[in-house]
Amino acid sequence: MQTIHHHLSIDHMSQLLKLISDPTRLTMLKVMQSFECCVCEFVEMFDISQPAISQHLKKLKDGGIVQEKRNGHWIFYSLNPNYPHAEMLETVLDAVVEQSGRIEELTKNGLRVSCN
Amino acid sequence: MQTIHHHLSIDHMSQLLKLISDPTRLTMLKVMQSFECCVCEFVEMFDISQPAISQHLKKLKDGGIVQEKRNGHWIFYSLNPNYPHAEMLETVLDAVVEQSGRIEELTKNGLRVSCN
DNA sequence: GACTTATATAATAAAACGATTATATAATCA
DNA sequence: TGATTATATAATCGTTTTATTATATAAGTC
Repeated sequence: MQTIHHHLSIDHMSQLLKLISDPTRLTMLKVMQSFECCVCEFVEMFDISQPAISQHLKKLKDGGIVQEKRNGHWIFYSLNPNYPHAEMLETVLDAVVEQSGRIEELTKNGLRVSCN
Repeated sequence: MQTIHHHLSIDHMSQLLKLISDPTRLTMLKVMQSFECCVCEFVEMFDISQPAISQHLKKLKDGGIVQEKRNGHWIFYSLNPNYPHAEMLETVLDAVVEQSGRIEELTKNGLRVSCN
């Protein structure tokens, strides 16, 4: 299967880079490279309020980078496999240090949400 | 020759992405992918003041992405070939639409500075 | 050595961004 | 159906970013 690369305008690329450059969002994305997460897990993971988490996730969703899926009370977020620039995103995320320790921490403290 | 990849912290990557995400700086970098440019050329190229241009170039230089070289009156900027994350930068720049039209425009208007 | 040209720096103002608090919505449970 | 839990939205505030204007520096020219 051949990957089709299409060029981005300066403004489009600029927007995309801004979107992933925030340290909280970048961490979220790196975590989601390995794990699907629900909002409350992100809330535990960072030292910011729940609305702040929601707003970051909204930006990522509006940018098409992540997708959401509801399961009962919980809404799970994961990388959108159909994101048009997934390859570039991957290059960036691959260059970032692993963040799976954050998930291990949650598991250790019994805060991981795994509904079936 | 083998490329050595080292992982960046979230904060380091975040800083780097912020640095290249500004549309003016991103355009400068794309142009410098093909051309060495002096400050006054950038001044002609954008609709912002000369000090604004200088400040953008300073940020790029402080971030280690570009290098400067004086030639008489002029100071020429180019991509720093020793930039540690040149490969990632290249991936990003390669995904951006060509900006060489901006240089052609300068040439057409006799504004290109080429001191031997 | 004074003048001009190219560039940098400093101070400041406007805009963009990310946080907070308060509140709304949506799903489940008793 | 009323209470609880998870998440989203709205309003607002402080910080950061990027622009502007004014001024300084540094190199070449007459």
